[in-house]
This record gives sequence, C-alpha cells and structure tokens, in this order.
Amino acid sequence: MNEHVLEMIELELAILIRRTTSISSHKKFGNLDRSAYLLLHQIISNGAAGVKALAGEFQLDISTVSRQTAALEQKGYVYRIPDPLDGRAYSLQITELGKKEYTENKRERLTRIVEVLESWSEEESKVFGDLLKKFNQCAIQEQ
Amino acid sequence: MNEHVLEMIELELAILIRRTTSISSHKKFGNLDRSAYLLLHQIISNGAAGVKALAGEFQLDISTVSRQTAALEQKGYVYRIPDPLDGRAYSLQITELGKKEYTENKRERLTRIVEVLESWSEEESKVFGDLLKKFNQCAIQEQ
DNA sequence: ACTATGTAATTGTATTATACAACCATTTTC
DNA sequence: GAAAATGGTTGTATAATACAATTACATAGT
Repeated sequence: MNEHVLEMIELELAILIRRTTSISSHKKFGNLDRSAYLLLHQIISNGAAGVKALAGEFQLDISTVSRQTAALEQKGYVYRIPDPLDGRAYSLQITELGKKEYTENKRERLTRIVEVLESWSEEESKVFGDLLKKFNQCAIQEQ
Repeated sequence: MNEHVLEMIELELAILIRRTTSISSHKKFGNLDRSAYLLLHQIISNGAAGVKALAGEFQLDISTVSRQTAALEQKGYVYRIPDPLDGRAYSLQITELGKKEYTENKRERLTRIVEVLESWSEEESKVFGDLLKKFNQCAIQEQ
C-alpha cells in the first residue's frame, strides 16, 4: 500500500478528530453531548440495552456509561426495565421525550453537515459515507 | 441532497469520533497524546510558531495550548526562540528529540491504520484519504 | 444445600483536557 | 506618556474518563 495515502489518512483523521472534539466538548451540540447522543441512537435503533452492552458498543468503561445513562434517566430520556430473569440487571428503554430530544439533536447535526458538504456532489457524498462506514466496521474488527 | 446519505455521514462520523477518542485519551498512543502529536506535526511541517497561531490552527484556547507546549518543552521536544521584534512573543521550534518522537509515534499510528485498511484496495484508500482531506478543508471554511 | 466464584451495576477517587477569567509584560496608538 | 491592545501564563472550574472498591444477585462445584 502506498505510504503517502496512509499518511494522508492518518493525518486527516487526527485533524478531523482534533477539530471535532474541540467543537463538541464544552460547546456541546444542543442538549446532548456526543456520548449521550450515541447512547440514545443505539437504544433507539437496536432496542433496549443494559449498561454493559452499551459500554461494549462504544468501548467505554462500564462505570462511565453507568453515569451517562443515569444522567439520561434523570433527564427523562430513558427509563429502566428490570430484567425479569436477573435481579441485578435491567435494560434502558427510550422515552418519547428521549426520542424527541434525539431527533432534534440529529437535525442540528445534519444542518452542520449540510453546510460543510454544500459544494459536494451527491456521488461524492455517498462515497464518503460508504467509506466512513466501512472504515468503522473494519476498525471494530481489529482490536 | 439525499437525506439518507447525510444521515449516514453524520452517524458514522459520530461513531468514528466516539471510538477514536476513547482509544486515544487515557490509552495514549506511545508517548504523545493527540494534541501533542498534531502540535509537533504543525511545527515540523509549517515551521516554528507561537502559541497563539497553534491555538488558532486547532481551534483550542490559547491557555490550553500554552500548557501543552510547556509540556512539550519540558520533555525536550521543542524549544523557544524569542521573537526579536516583540519581547512578549516567541516561537516554538522542534528539536531532534521532538522529531524523533514524532516519527516514532507516526509509525505506530500508521501501523494501526494499515491493520484497519488491510482489505482495502489502493484506489479505495486513496479516495478515502482525499475525501477526508476535502471534508476537513470544507469544515474549516465554515464556522 | 452451602460456599465459592462470578457478574451487572454503582459509587468513590484520581487524572486529563479543556475553557474562561485574571493577570503580567510588552507593544502600539493616540 | 497614558490608554488600549496583544502574546503569553497561571488560577480555577468542569466534564469525561478510567480504575478500584463495593453491593447485590446468580451460578457452579462439591
């Protein structure tokens, strides 16, 4: 593989992440930080899940996700369903309010993306999306 | 623009950033966190620069970069050159040790990228790199 | 059946990256 | 030359995270 291409990917990823994280932390997008947003996404699209499963999904420590989900519950975005087979466990289910907040947030994020991609062709955007998705999938298979 | 494509990009970017930041902070790559790595990159490829310029480049607060560069100096990766025309200012220049550390770190990062892109064609990788770069450029023009 | 060990989750504590505000020392402007 | 602006540092607060200890329940081995 061409070294130059790899270097470009490596550098641009680093830059992307640097810039995006400095925007998103502290000046959080709407009401939800990135963690909260993705937790809600996960619960909405893959159904109720426990803390452990969510932590695994994002490669975060369970304690971190425990606090994050507690915050979501406190805001009324999710609620707990005790696991009928296991007295220790429960799963987190989305509420209407949570769905609303997620959708609102997603709209804001999309607006931002649209601005950035203003000058892109449909084709180019599609390729970019596909490759990002593929990259994420490949990345999770590693490690 | 097709809504579905935008949603995919938005989601995959969020996932990418979530995963990558949880890997890189706390389990930092080698000796350099992402900030330090990009600061060294910037100094190496664009020459000596002051704290303010570096902060602008990464959209970080000056105080943050001041501390980060102080840490780099303390480790011997950069040194200060007082600005001959302005007694308040100076620029940060890379040292041999800094260059070495950067190169070493870059190699580790590349190794990781190579693993992820193992199954990708050269062509696909190139397109991905180009689009990432374009995305970053477009993103900086906004905002 | 009882004890061991394992496991889902929470809570305590420490660290790190960050921002904002106050400040210091110069430089520029009027 | 005084006032305002500027480059940089330091104090302080916050947020996200990890790791360790703990709690409460579950499972396995004898």
